[in-house]
Amino acid sequence: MERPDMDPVSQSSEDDITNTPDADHLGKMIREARLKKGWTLEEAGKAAGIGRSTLSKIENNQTRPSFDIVRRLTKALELKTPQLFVQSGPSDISGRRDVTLAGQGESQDTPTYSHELLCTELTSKRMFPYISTIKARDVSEFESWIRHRGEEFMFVISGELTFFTEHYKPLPMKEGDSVYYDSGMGHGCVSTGKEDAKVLWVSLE
Amino acid sequence: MERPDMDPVSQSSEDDITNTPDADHLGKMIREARLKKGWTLEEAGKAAGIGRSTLSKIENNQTRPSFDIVRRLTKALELKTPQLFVQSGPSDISGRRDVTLAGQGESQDTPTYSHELLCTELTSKRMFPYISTIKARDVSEFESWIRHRGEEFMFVISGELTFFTEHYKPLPMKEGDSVYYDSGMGHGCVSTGKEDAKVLWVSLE
DNA sequence: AACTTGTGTTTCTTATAGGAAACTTTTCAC
DNA sequence: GTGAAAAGTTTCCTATAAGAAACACAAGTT
Repeated sequence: MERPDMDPVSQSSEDDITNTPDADHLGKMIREARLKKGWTLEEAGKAAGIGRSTLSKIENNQTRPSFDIVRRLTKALELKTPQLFVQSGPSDISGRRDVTLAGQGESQDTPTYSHELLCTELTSKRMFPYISTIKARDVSEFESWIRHRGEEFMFVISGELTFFTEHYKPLPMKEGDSVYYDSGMGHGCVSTGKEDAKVLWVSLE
Repeated sequence: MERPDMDPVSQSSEDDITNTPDADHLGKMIREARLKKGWTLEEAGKAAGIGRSTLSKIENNQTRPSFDIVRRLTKALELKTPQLFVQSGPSDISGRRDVTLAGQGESQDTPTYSHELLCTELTSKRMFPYISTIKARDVSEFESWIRHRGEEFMFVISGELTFFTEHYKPLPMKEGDSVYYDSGMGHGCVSTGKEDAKVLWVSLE
């Protein structure tokens, strides 16, 4: 972690839990996001529904904004929420990598899918990649919707399949196609080719 | 007694963000997480460094906690931060999906790679999937390290390549292999086969 | 130069978050 | 049942967040 400027500019506050190493993280991120959008304090404030003075103070870490305010800002500025919470801790992947060779992942089977979990040694990672072989061959074998909080990306490695999600029409997919979706919607696959369909999933809660 | 002060007193704007349907989402989640841990208000408060009265009010949505307080709670209760931010709204992936057919992604080229960005219509997504064709064929063509905050997953679709990361030995990879790594470490690829190497990357900031 | 416009910062005031303690409810003992 | 201890809620007070307006400081414009 880099600490470019920890200046006495910030008021002579004392102890306080908020003075964590990355206490000025939030303001920096928000300013960065705002500038990236090319917005002024006025514009960003309006987009988020807050005053420009408030925003100025937040960006300069002169105030401890409420959660609501931060939420509005993250929405307006479309910034990634998890990183707002990052606090250097033990469960970090800093400087690490984890390799899984073809076919060497951790097996995990269900009636409808045969999963191979990838890169499972790195337990602190936030995304969960796995390769699945779709066993279901027709809709009758299709069990109930899968549904879990988060978002998911799917890429078809080989074969042909139909991808179902609530609120949408069935989606025929073939090698090289991909889809990104809210995994809170019910979803599932059925193989429609002669051979097994293989897909790569990356899941994020 | 519920929602004592959620009256139309609030500002004129139609899309007042605080008046979302899930305004009491936060309190519910926190209480749920606390009970899951089997903690009392006292215990949870102590773990997070806040008073039990404050926590009580937060759980009952009688207050709008500061971002700091929420951050401490998420840490103490180990709850997933993104879901605290979920709000039904336009820039949310709730109930959405985005398909990209093979070869139909958005092209983006660099001297060393040819990228095809996937599922770019869904701007609010948190993971960024793309397929890359590695142009570099020997180490001399290899430019400087790529390095960006976050984590990354890579899956070899076809071809052979060597994957480099700081602090590690070069990693020969072939079809079906995958690697997950801290993308803050310098990293990069060189194609080592006769044909172009194709990989799928999923990046998360 | 003075005037304007646009951007960010600093007062100043009011509403309210957050903690201590008082109060209420639940749980469990006997 | 009664009493005691524990868990949760509400009250009260102080510290402070958030917005309005004043202020500062540019970069044009005439």
